[in-house]
Amino acid sequence: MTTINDIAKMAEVSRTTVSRALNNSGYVSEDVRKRIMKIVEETGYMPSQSAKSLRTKRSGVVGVILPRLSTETSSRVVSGINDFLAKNGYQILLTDTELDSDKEIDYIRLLKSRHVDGIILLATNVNDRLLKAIHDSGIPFLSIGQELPGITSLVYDDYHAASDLTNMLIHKGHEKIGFIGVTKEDPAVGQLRSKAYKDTMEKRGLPVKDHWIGEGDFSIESGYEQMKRILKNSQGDVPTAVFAVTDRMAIGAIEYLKEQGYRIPEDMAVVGIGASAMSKYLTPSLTTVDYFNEDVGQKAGSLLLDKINNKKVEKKFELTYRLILRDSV
Amino acid sequence: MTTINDIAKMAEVSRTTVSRALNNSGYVSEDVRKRIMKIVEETGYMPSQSAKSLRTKRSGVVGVILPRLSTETSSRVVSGINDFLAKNGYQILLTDTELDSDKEIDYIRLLKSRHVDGIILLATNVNDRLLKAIHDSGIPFLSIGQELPGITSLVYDDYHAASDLTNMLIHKGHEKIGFIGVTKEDPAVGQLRSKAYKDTMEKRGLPVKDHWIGEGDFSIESGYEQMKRILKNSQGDVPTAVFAVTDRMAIGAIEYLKEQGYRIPEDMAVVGIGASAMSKYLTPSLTTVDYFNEDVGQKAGSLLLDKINNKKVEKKFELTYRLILRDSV
DNA sequence: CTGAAAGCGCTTACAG
DNA sequence: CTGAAAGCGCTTACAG
Repeated sequence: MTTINDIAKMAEVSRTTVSRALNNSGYVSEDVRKRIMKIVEETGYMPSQSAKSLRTKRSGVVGVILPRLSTETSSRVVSGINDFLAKNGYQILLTDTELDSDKEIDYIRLLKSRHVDGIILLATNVNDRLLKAIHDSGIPFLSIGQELPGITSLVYDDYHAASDLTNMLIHKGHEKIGFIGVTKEDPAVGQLRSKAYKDTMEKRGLPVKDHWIGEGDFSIESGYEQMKRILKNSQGDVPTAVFAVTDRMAIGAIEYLKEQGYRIPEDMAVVGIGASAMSKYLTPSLTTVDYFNEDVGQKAGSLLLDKINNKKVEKKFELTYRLILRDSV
Repeated sequence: MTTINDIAKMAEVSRTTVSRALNNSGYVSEDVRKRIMKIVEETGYMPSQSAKSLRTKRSGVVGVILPRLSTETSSRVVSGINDFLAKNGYQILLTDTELDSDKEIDYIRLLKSRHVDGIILLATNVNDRLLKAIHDSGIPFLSIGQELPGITSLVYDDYHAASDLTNMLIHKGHEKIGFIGVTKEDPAVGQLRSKAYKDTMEKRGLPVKDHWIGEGDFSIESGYEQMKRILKNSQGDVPTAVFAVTDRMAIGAIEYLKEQGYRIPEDMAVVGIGASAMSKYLTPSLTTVDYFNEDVGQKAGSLLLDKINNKKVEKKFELTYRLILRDSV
């Protein structure tokens, strides 16, 4: 492999000068600069990033920790992050916890040993060990999806999105509204969306029955199962609408309803959250909330760079969303 | 940051010994090893990968070059790759060409400067500059999706998958079969699948009319547009089935057909390829081909490690597929 | 079984 | 405007 020494020899200068020419740091005469650049060009020389990073403590790499890569939300967000970062000369080192939240901490340490300049975490939970690991790492850090105390967080407006959705159903005349949520361990999806649903029902003077409520695990199958459970448990008091906190679970619910001969939305209205690519092409098309995940990724990339470059960055960013009204209600 | 020198001092040994203990290389007395490990444990010391990589020319990082991250195929394959690699102590450095094939070459060089131990390319095209760049890099390399001459390639059996699909439609009694393909610049998707369709039709003595054929660009919208074009151009000679070479284009085609009041499959059968997660939940559910992309990713990871470790690896791997018969035919 | 020393490929004060 | 030298944090012959 050709190194800076080879270039220096060929250009008949010191490697100090080559380094300066390459990085536009300090003076280099136009003459010499050209000579160097020509040789760099010809040889296809690329400086060793390991050496550079060992010396400068910067790697040009940003770590991303995901709960699951092959999920639409993740891949959109990562795509947005990468989009912004690649334009600024950064690459992404990818890391997937496969929903094992202990791994988040392992990965923070691992990413640190790889000298990443910053870390973006698609957060699913919050606990003290995680917070401590983040602080101990001393690495510029960004959380997406959960508000982590003391850490710059991009948070979806889960509360208002969910209450808007509930209100919309009520406006449409629904009084018995079922709900398929997820574990409370997920503060954003499990708690906020559920709280918004309950608060809104209460505010409108509508009852919330236990047998209208199910808890899934984000999967399509769990949406199916929970819908089945709700129907079975609420004989004679069946809801006329159901709010699933993710599109995937909504799709599972619809699947079961169709099997049982329910017409949607006539017999049962269904809504989700996430605006998955397919939501538009389902029959009926799914009413949902778009969180603009690509944009969120871009913004995360941009904010992380600001942090890396020591710019002041606020602690909390509330993201926007958009209700997409379609045929499932 | 704590370094190997700190550990050495604390354990009252040389850093040589610490290194040996950490890497299980050479002799270290049980006594000393324990002392070292305890301190490593306490301090949370992680060796600097930059230093290590500078010294050993290995980074424990594998580069992945994608045409587009936020696509189901990509994210599944990457998920499979990462799954295998993470288990073996490797991380993925992600790179997205955004369908600009020139960037493939740039990224190969960039990944090289980052000392990746190997590269996996989700290939979309093949040209001499690319092949040269791969060879010049001297890095263990793997192609997925296209057969690159001289380079280890995992290839889908596009020809047989497409001819199976065509045959299946013919079996069902269809004689006029439309086709929505993509550019010939993509040898696998653009050429093989199209050739299989035409060969099969011919073999069965069925005509292939130009106005039954459209060329999309992988997007749902292009499926919609091409279906519209085919219908318009084949007045009085409308096909009874249409074969879209990807699920997304099939979905677009279905969308247009539904708008026009076509019943599927009664008035028009539709098939795709890809087994996207949603294909099962469309109405009607989509007949398609599953390429087992997660498994492909795992296999790619495994083969790349073999190459990195200088094991003999064959040049070409033909992947399996599975026809999924559903309600759209 | 252990350590001193060299060296991987860079950058950056420092000196001129 | 340019260069010699030190040093980033590791590993690995080599010697004992």
